[in-house]
Amino acid sequence: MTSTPPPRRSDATRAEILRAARARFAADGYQRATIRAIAADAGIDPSMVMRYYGNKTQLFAAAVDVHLHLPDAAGIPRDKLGETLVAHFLKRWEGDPTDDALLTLLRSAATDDDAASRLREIFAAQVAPVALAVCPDPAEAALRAGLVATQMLGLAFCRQILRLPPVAAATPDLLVVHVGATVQRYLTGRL
Amino acid sequence: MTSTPPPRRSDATRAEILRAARARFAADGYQRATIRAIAADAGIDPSMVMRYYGNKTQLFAAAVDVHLHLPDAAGIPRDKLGETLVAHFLKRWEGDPTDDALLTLLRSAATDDDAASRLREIFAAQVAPVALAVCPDPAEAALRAGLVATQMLGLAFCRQILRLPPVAAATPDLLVVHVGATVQRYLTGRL
DNA sequence: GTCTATAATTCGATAGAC
DNA sequence: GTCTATCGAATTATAGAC
Repeated sequence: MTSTPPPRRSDATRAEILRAARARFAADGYQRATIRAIAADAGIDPSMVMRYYGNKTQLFAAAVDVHLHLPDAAGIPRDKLGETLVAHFLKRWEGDPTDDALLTLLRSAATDDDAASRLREIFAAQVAPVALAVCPDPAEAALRAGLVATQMLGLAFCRQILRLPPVAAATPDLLVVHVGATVQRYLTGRL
Repeated sequence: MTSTPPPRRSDATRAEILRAARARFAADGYQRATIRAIAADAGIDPSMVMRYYGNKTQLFAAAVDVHLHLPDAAGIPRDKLGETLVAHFLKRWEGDPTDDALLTLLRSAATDDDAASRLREIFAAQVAPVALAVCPDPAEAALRAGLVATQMLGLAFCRQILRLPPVAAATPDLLVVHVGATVQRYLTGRL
Protein backbone atom coordinates (compact mmCIF):
# COMPACT_ATOMS: atom_id res chain seq x y z
CA MET A 1 0.00 0.00 0.00
CA THR A 2 2.61 2.53 1.06
CA SER A 3 5.44 0.61 -0.56
CA THR A 4 5.81 2.91 -3.51
CA PRO A 5 5.68 6.62 -2.66
CA PRO A 6 3.41 8.25 -5.20
CA PRO A 7 4.40 11.50 -6.97
CA ARG A 8 4.10 14.19 -4.30
CA ARG A 9 1.16 16.26 -5.33
CA SER A 10 -0.53 18.38 -2.75
CA ASP A 11 -3.58 16.17 -2.28
CA ALA A 12 -1.57 13.01 -1.84
CA THR A 13 0.66 14.70 0.72
CA ARG A 14 -2.30 16.07 2.67
CA ALA A 15 -3.91 12.66 2.77
CA GLU A 16 -0.69 11.00 3.84
CA ILE A 17 -0.21 13.54 6.64
CA LEU A 18 -3.75 12.91 7.85
CA ARG A 19 -3.25 9.16 7.78
CA ALA A 20 -0.01 9.41 9.76
CA ALA A 21 -1.56 11.89 12.17
CA ARG A 22 -4.48 9.57 12.90
CA ALA A 23 -2.13 6.70 13.66
CA ARG A 24 0.18 8.78 15.84
CA PHE A 25 -2.56 10.52 17.79
CA ALA A 26 -4.26 7.17 18.32
CA ALA A 27 -1.08 5.54 19.53
CA ASP A 28 0.28 8.31 21.75
CA GLY A 29 -2.51 10.74 22.48
CA TYR A 30 -2.54 14.43 21.63
CA GLN A 31 0.21 15.58 23.96
CA ARG A 32 2.88 12.99 23.25
CA ALA A 33 2.32 12.77 19.51
CA THR A 34 4.70 15.23 17.87
CA ILE A 35 4.43 16.93 14.52
CA ARG A 36 7.96 15.74 13.81
CA ALA A 37 7.00 12.10 14.34
CA ILE A 38 3.88 12.47 12.21
CA ALA A 39 5.91 14.05 9.43
CA ALA A 40 8.51 11.29 9.67
CA ASP A 41 5.78 8.64 9.40
CA ALA A 42 4.38 10.40 6.37
CA GLY A 43 7.83 10.65 4.85
CA ILE A 44 7.74 14.42 4.47
CA ASP A 45 9.17 17.47 6.16
CA PRO A 46 7.65 18.68 9.45
CA SER A 47 7.15 22.15 8.04
CA MET A 48 4.73 20.73 5.48
CA VAL A 49 2.38 19.71 8.27
CA MET A 50 2.29 23.29 9.45
CA ARG A 51 1.79 24.56 5.92
CA TYR A 52 -1.24 22.39 5.32
CA TYR A 53 -2.91 22.34 8.72
CA GLY A 54 -1.79 25.54 10.42
CA ASN A 55 -0.93 24.16 13.86
CA LYS A 56 -1.07 21.05 15.96
CA THR A 57 -4.54 21.72 17.33
CA GLN A 58 -6.08 22.09 13.89
CA LEU A 59 -4.30 18.97 12.70
CA PHE A 60 -5.82 17.06 15.62
CA ALA A 61 -9.27 18.39 14.81
CA ALA A 62 -8.86 17.30 11.20
CA ALA A 63 -7.58 13.87 12.20
CA VAL A 64 -10.31 13.14 14.71
CA ASP A 65 -13.65 13.06 13.00
CA VAL A 66 -15.61 10.36 14.75
CA HIS A 67 -18.55 8.73 13.06
CA LEU A 68 -19.70 5.77 15.10
CA HIS A 69 -22.11 4.74 12.33
CA LEU A 70 -24.36 3.19 14.92
CA PRO A 71 -27.14 1.15 13.34
CA ASP A 72 -30.62 2.60 13.51
CA ALA A 73 -32.34 1.34 16.64
CA ALA A 74 -35.59 1.16 14.73
CA GLY A 75 -34.18 -1.51 12.44
CA ILE A 76 -33.04 -3.86 15.21
CA PRO A 77 -35.12 -6.27 17.29
CA ARG A 78 -35.49 -4.58 20.67
CA ASP A 79 -34.05 -7.55 22.53
CA LYS A 80 -30.95 -7.66 20.32
CA LEU A 81 -29.86 -4.06 20.79
CA GLY A 82 -27.13 -4.79 23.33
CA GLU A 83 -25.47 -7.57 21.38
CA THR A 84 -25.75 -5.61 18.16
CA LEU A 85 -24.06 -2.52 19.57
CA VAL A 86 -21.20 -4.44 21.20
CA ALA A 87 -20.65 -6.47 18.03
CA HIS A 88 -20.64 -3.24 16.06
CA PHE A 89 -17.77 -1.79 18.08
CA LEU A 90 -15.75 -5.00 18.26
CA LYS A 91 -15.99 -5.40 14.50
CA ARG A 92 -14.88 -1.81 14.12
CA TRP A 93 -11.74 -2.48 16.16
CA GLU A 94 -10.95 -5.81 14.54
CA GLY A 95 -9.17 -4.22 11.62
CA ASP A 96 -6.71 -1.52 12.50
CA PRO A 97 -7.36 -0.11 15.98
CA THR A 98 -4.62 2.46 15.46
CA ASP A 99 -6.78 4.08 12.80
CA ASP A 100 -9.94 4.35 14.89
CA ALA A 101 -10.85 7.91 15.73
CA LEU A 102 -12.91 6.85 18.74
CA LEU A 103 -9.88 5.22 20.35
CA THR A 104 -7.85 8.31 19.51
CA LEU A 105 -10.35 10.49 21.30
CA LEU A 106 -10.63 8.11 24.24
CA ARG A 107 -6.90 8.07 24.73
CA SER A 108 -6.49 11.80 24.43
CA ALA A 109 -9.56 12.70 26.47
CA ALA A 110 -7.82 11.41 29.58
CA THR A 111 -5.43 14.34 29.59
CA ASP A 112 -6.74 16.84 27.06
CA ASP A 113 -9.78 19.00 27.73
CA ASP A 114 -10.53 19.64 24.07
CA ALA A 115 -10.54 15.94 23.33
CA ALA A 116 -12.77 15.29 26.36
CA SER A 117 -15.22 17.92 25.22
CA ARG A 118 -15.32 16.43 21.75
CA LEU A 119 -15.95 12.98 23.17
CA ARG A 120 -18.88 14.31 25.20
CA GLU A 121 -20.29 15.81 21.99
CA ILE A 122 -19.96 12.45 20.20
CA PHE A 123 -21.87 10.86 23.06
CA ALA A 124 -24.66 13.43 22.96
CA ALA A 125 -25.01 13.38 19.18
CA GLN A 126 -24.61 9.68 18.41
CA VAL A 127 -25.16 7.53 21.51
CA ALA A 128 -27.88 9.38 23.39
CA PRO A 129 -30.30 9.20 20.42
CA VAL A 130 -30.17 5.39 20.52
CA ALA A 131 -31.40 5.43 24.10
CA LEU A 132 -34.05 7.99 23.24
CA ALA A 133 -35.33 5.70 20.51
CA VAL A 134 -36.16 3.00 23.04
CA CYS A 135 -37.12 5.17 26.02
CA PRO A 136 -39.71 7.93 25.84
CA ASP A 137 -38.63 9.80 28.97
CA PRO A 138 -35.69 12.08 28.08
CA ALA A 139 -34.19 12.13 31.59
CA GLU A 140 -34.34 8.37 31.89
CA ALA A 141 -32.97 7.95 28.37
CA ALA A 142 -30.01 10.19 29.25
CA LEU A 143 -29.17 8.02 32.25
CA ARG A 144 -29.52 4.85 30.18
CA ALA A 145 -27.17 6.26 27.53
CA GLY A 146 -24.70 7.28 30.23
CA LEU A 147 -24.67 3.78 31.69
CA VAL A 148 -24.10 2.36 28.22
CA ALA A 149 -21.18 4.75 27.83
CA THR A 150 -19.53 3.55 31.06
CA GLN A 151 -19.60 -0.04 29.81
CA MET A 152 -18.63 0.60 26.19
CA LEU A 153 -15.82 3.06 26.93
CA GLY A 154 -14.61 0.77 29.71
CA LEU A 155 -14.52 -2.12 27.25
CA ALA A 156 -12.63 -0.02 24.70
CA PHE A 157 -10.16 1.13 27.34
CA CYS A 158 -9.46 -2.28 28.83
CA ARG A 159 -9.30 -4.18 25.53
CA GLN A 160 -7.71 -1.72 23.10
CA ILE A 161 -5.73 0.72 25.24
CA LEU A 162 -4.84 -0.92 28.56
CA ARG A 163 -4.77 -4.35 26.88
CA LEU A 164 -5.77 -6.06 30.07
CA PRO A 165 -4.93 -9.74 29.36
CA PRO A 166 -8.28 -11.45 30.04
CA VAL A 167 -10.19 -8.74 28.17
CA ALA A 168 -7.74 -8.38 25.29
CA ALA A 169 -7.60 -12.16 24.80
CA ALA A 170 -11.34 -12.77 24.93
CA THR A 171 -13.03 -13.71 21.67
CA PRO A 172 -15.44 -11.18 20.18
CA ASP A 173 -18.29 -13.67 20.49
CA LEU A 174 -17.74 -14.04 24.21
CA LEU A 175 -17.72 -10.29 24.76
CA VAL A 176 -20.78 -9.81 22.57
CA VAL A 177 -22.73 -12.17 24.80
CA HIS A 178 -21.65 -10.94 28.24
CA VAL A 179 -21.08 -7.24 27.66
CA GLY A 180 -24.02 -7.22 25.27
CA ALA A 181 -26.26 -8.44 28.09
CA THR A 182 -25.16 -5.48 30.20
CA VAL A 183 -25.79 -2.94 27.45
CA GLN A 184 -29.15 -4.55 26.78
CA ARG A 185 -30.16 -4.16 30.43
CA TYR A 186 -28.97 -0.54 30.52
CA LEU A 187 -31.06 0.23 27.43
CA THR A 188 -34.27 -1.73 27.96
CA GLY A 189 -34.10 -3.28 31.42
CA ARG A 190 -35.83 -2.05 34.56
CA LEU A 191 -34.22 0.98 36.17
CA MET B 1 11.74 -2.19 55.96
CA THR B 2 10.07 1.14 55.53
CA SER B 3 8.61 1.17 59.01
CA THR B 4 11.62 2.74 60.71
CA PRO B 5 11.05 6.51 60.88
CA PRO B 6 14.20 8.57 60.38
CA PRO B 7 12.98 12.08 61.25
CA ARG B 8 14.48 14.78 59.05
CA ARG B 9 13.94 18.46 58.86
CA SER B 10 13.02 18.00 55.23
CA ASP B 11 10.14 15.62 55.90
CA ALA B 12 7.59 18.41 55.66
CA THR B 13 8.96 19.52 52.31
CA ARG B 14 9.04 15.97 50.99
CA ALA B 15 5.45 15.42 52.01
CA GLU B 16 4.36 18.69 50.43
CA ILE B 17 6.07 17.77 47.17
CA LEU B 18 4.35 14.39 47.15
CA ARG B 19 0.98 15.97 47.84
CA ALA B 20 1.41 18.46 44.99
CA ALA B 21 2.73 15.74 42.68
CA ARG B 22 -0.31 13.55 43.32
CA ALA B 23 -2.67 16.39 42.49
CA ARG B 24 -0.78 17.42 39.37
CA PHE B 25 -0.33 13.91 38.01
CA ALA B 26 -3.99 13.19 38.68
CA ALA B 27 -5.13 16.35 36.96
CA ASP B 28 -2.84 16.29 33.92
CA GLY B 29 -1.40 12.80 33.57
CA TYR B 30 2.25 11.90 33.60
CA GLN B 31 3.33 13.61 30.39
CA ARG B 32 1.68 16.99 30.81
CA ALA B 33 2.42 17.40 34.50
CA THR B 34 5.70 19.26 34.84
CA ILE B 35 8.15 19.27 37.69
CA ARG B 36 8.11 23.04 37.56
CA ALA B 37 4.35 23.13 38.08
CA ILE B 38 4.51 20.61 40.91
CA ALA B 39 7.21 22.65 42.63
CA ALA B 40 5.19 25.82 42.19
CA ASP B 41 2.14 24.16 43.78
CA ALA B 42 4.30 23.00 46.69
CA GLY B 43 5.75 26.49 47.05
CA ILE B 44 9.35 25.36 46.69
CA ASP B 45 12.08 25.41 44.09
CA PRO B 46 11.95 22.90 41.20
CA SER B 47 15.46 21.72 41.97
CA MET B 48 14.27 20.45 45.34
CA VAL B 49 12.02 17.96 43.61
CA MET B 50 15.02 16.54 41.80
CA ARG B 51 17.07 16.48 44.97
CA TYR B 52 14.47 14.47 46.87
CA TYR B 53 13.12 12.20 44.16
CA GLY B 54 15.92 11.91 41.62
CA ASN B 55 13.90 12.32 38.44
CA LYS B 56 10.37 12.63 37.15
CA THR B 57 9.82 8.89 36.76
CA GLN B 58 10.76 8.17 40.36
CA LEU B 59 8.57 11.00 41.56
CA PHE B 60 5.65 9.49 39.67
CA ALA B 61 6.34 6.07 41.17
CA ALA B 62 6.40 7.61 44.64
CA ALA B 63 3.19 9.56 44.01
CA VAL B 64 1.24 6.64 42.61
CA ASP B 65 0.99 3.92 45.19
CA VAL B 66 -2.44 2.44 44.69
CA HIS B 67 -4.09 0.49 47.45
CA LEU B 68 -7.68 -0.20 46.52
CA HIS B 69 -8.35 -1.58 50.02
CA LEU B 70 -11.02 -3.81 48.56
CA PRO B 71 -13.07 -5.50 51.28
CA ASP B 72 -12.47 -9.20 51.79
CA ALA B 73 -14.91 -11.13 49.63
CA ALA B 74 -15.22 -13.72 52.41
CA GLY B 75 -16.80 -11.16 54.71
CA ILE B 76 -19.52 -10.05 52.31
CA PRO B 77 -22.81 -11.78 51.49
CA ARG B 78 -22.28 -13.34 48.08
CA ASP B 79 -25.29 -11.59 46.57
CA LYS B 80 -24.12 -8.18 47.78
CA LEU B 81 -20.64 -8.26 46.23
CA GLY B 82 -21.47 -6.05 43.25
CA GLU B 83 -23.16 -3.31 45.21
CA THR B 84 -20.46 -3.40 47.87
CA LEU B 85 -17.63 -2.98 45.39
CA VAL B 86 -19.29 -0.14 43.48
CA ALA B 87 -20.16 1.63 46.73
CA HIS B 88 -16.57 1.19 47.85
CA PHE B 89 -15.18 3.04 44.83
CA LEU B 90 -17.81 5.77 44.79
CA LYS B 91 -17.16 6.48 48.45
CA ARG B 92 -13.47 6.61 47.70
CA TRP B 93 -14.02 9.29 45.03
CA GLU B 94 -16.49 11.31 47.04
CA GLY B 95 -13.81 13.20 48.89
CA ASP B 96 -11.00 14.59 46.77
CA PRO B 97 -10.81 12.79 43.40
CA THR B 98 -7.66 14.73 42.55
CA ASP B 99 -5.89 12.86 45.33
CA ASP B 100 -6.88 9.39 44.24
CA ALA B 101 -3.97 7.34 42.93
CA LEU B 102 -6.26 5.04 40.94
CA LEU B 103 -7.60 7.96 38.93
CA THR B 104 -4.05 9.20 38.46
CA LEU B 105 -3.03 5.86 37.02
CA LEU B 106 -6.16 5.61 34.89
CA ARG B 107 -5.54 9.01 33.37
CA SER B 108 -1.86 8.39 32.71
CA ALA B 109 -2.28 4.81 31.50
CA ALA B 110 -4.01 6.10 28.39
CA THR B 111 -0.76 7.50 27.02
CA ASP B 112 2.03 6.16 29.22
CA ASP B 113 3.22 2.56 28.99
CA ASP B 114 4.69 2.49 32.48
CA ALA B 115 1.43 3.67 34.00
CA ALA B 116 -0.51 1.12 31.95
CA SER B 117 1.76 -1.67 33.14
CA ARG B 118 1.33 -0.57 36.73
CA LEU B 119 -2.45 -0.51 36.33
CA ARG B 120 -2.38 -4.06 34.99
CA GLU B 121 -0.38 -5.07 38.05
CA ILE B 122 -2.93 -3.45 40.35
CA PHE B 123 -5.63 -5.41 38.58
CA ALA B 124 -3.79 -8.70 38.91
CA ALA B 125 -2.84 -8.20 42.55
CA GLN B 126 -5.99 -6.63 43.96
CA VAL B 127 -9.00 -7.22 41.68
CA ALA B 128 -8.37 -10.69 40.31
CA PRO B 129 -8.23 -12.25 43.81
CA VAL B 130 -11.77 -11.08 44.50
CA ALA B 131 -13.02 -13.05 41.50
CA LEU B 132 -10.93 -16.04 42.50
CA ALA B 133 -12.56 -15.99 45.91
CA VAL B 134 -15.98 -16.59 44.36
CA CYS B 135 -14.99 -18.73 41.39
CA PRO B 136 -12.89 -21.87 41.69
CA ASP B 137 -11.83 -22.09 38.05
CA PRO B 138 -8.81 -19.76 37.52
CA ALA B 139 -9.44 -19.14 33.83
CA GLU B 140 -13.08 -18.33 34.43
CA ALA B 141 -12.18 -16.15 37.39
CA ALA B 142 -9.72 -14.18 35.24
CA LEU B 143 -12.43 -13.49 32.68
CA ARG B 144 -14.89 -12.46 35.42
CA ALA B 145 -12.32 -10.07 36.91
CA GLY B 146 -11.62 -8.65 33.47
CA LEU B 147 -15.31 -7.98 32.86
CA VAL B 148 -15.54 -6.28 36.25
CA ALA B 149 -12.57 -4.11 35.26
CA THR B 150 -14.27 -2.97 32.04
CA GLN B 151 -17.27 -1.79 34.01
CA MET B 152 -15.45 -0.24 36.98
CA LEU B 153 -12.76 1.55 34.95
CA GLY B 154 -15.44 2.70 32.53
CA LEU B 155 -17.41 4.12 35.42
CA ALA B 156 -14.34 5.88 36.81
CA PHE B 157 -13.48 7.27 33.40
CA CYS B 158 -16.96 8.56 32.55
CA ARG B 159 -17.76 9.96 36.01
CA GLN B 160 -14.43 11.30 37.27
CA ILE B 161 -12.33 12.00 34.18
CA LEU B 162 -14.62 12.56 31.20
CA ARG B 163 -17.34 13.95 33.48
CA LEU B 164 -20.08 12.78 31.16
CA PRO B 165 -23.13 14.73 32.40
CA PRO B 166 -25.64 11.94 33.09
CA VAL B 167 -22.98 9.80 34.79
CA ALA B 168 -21.32 12.63 36.71
CA ALA B 169 -24.68 13.92 37.93
CA ALA B 170 -26.07 10.56 39.02
CA THR B 171 -26.38 9.95 42.74
CA PRO B 172 -24.08 7.33 44.28
CA ASP B 173 -27.10 5.29 45.34
CA LEU B 174 -28.38 5.10 41.80
CA LEU B 175 -25.03 3.96 40.44
CA VAL B 176 -24.62 1.42 43.25
CA VAL B 177 -27.86 -0.21 42.24
CA HIS B 178 -27.46 -0.30 38.47
CA VAL B 179 -23.72 -0.67 38.02
CA GLY B 180 -23.64 -2.90 41.09
CA ALA B 181 -26.05 -5.28 39.36
CA THR B 182 -23.66 -5.54 36.43
CA VAL B 183 -20.62 -6.23 38.61
CA GLN B 184 -22.65 -8.78 40.54
CA ARG B 185 -23.54 -10.62 37.35
CA TYR B 186 -19.93 -10.55 36.13
CA LEU B 187 -18.76 -12.04 39.44
CA THR B 188 -21.40 -14.61 40.27
CA GLY B 189 -23.83 -14.78 37.34
CA ARG B 190 -23.90 -17.45 34.63
CA LEU B 191 -21.19 -17.12 32.03
C1' DG C 1 5.58 22.28 -3.69
C1' DT C 2 9.36 20.90 -0.86
C1' DC C 3 13.02 21.48 2.14
C1' DT C 4 16.87 24.02 5.05
C1' DA C 5 17.65 26.81 8.75
C1' DT C 6 16.36 28.75 12.72
C1' DA C 7 13.55 31.49 16.01
C1' DA C 8 11.15 31.21 20.43
C1' DT C 9 9.64 28.27 24.20
C1' DT C 10 9.64 24.93 27.46
C1' DC C 11 11.27 21.12 29.77
C1' DG C 12 14.27 17.95 32.69
C1' DA C 13 18.35 17.99 34.96
C1' DT C 14 22.95 19.84 36.97
C1' DA C 15 26.41 22.83 39.34
C1' DG C 16 27.42 25.61 42.86
C1' DA C 17 26.72 29.72 46.08
C1' DC C 18 24.88 30.72 50.65
C1' DG D 1 18.61 22.61 53.05
C1' DT D 2 17.37 25.87 49.92
C1' DC D 3 17.79 28.64 46.02
C1' DT D 4 20.04 31.04 41.65
C1' DA D 5 21.61 30.28 37.33
C1' DT D 6 22.06 27.69 33.51
C1' DC D 7 22.82 23.80 30.35
C1' DG D 8 21.30 20.70 26.67
C1' DA D 9 17.60 18.70 24.42
C1' DA D 10 13.12 18.75 22.44
C1' DT D 11 9.15 21.10 20.84
C1' DT D 12 6.02 24.24 17.97
C1' DA D 13 6.22 27.46 14.58
C1' DT D 14 8.23 30.85 11.07
C1' DA D 15 11.12 32.71 7.21
C1' DG D 16 12.95 32.05 3.04
C1' DA D 17 15.90 29.52 -0.56
C1' DC D 18 15.46 26.35 -4.52
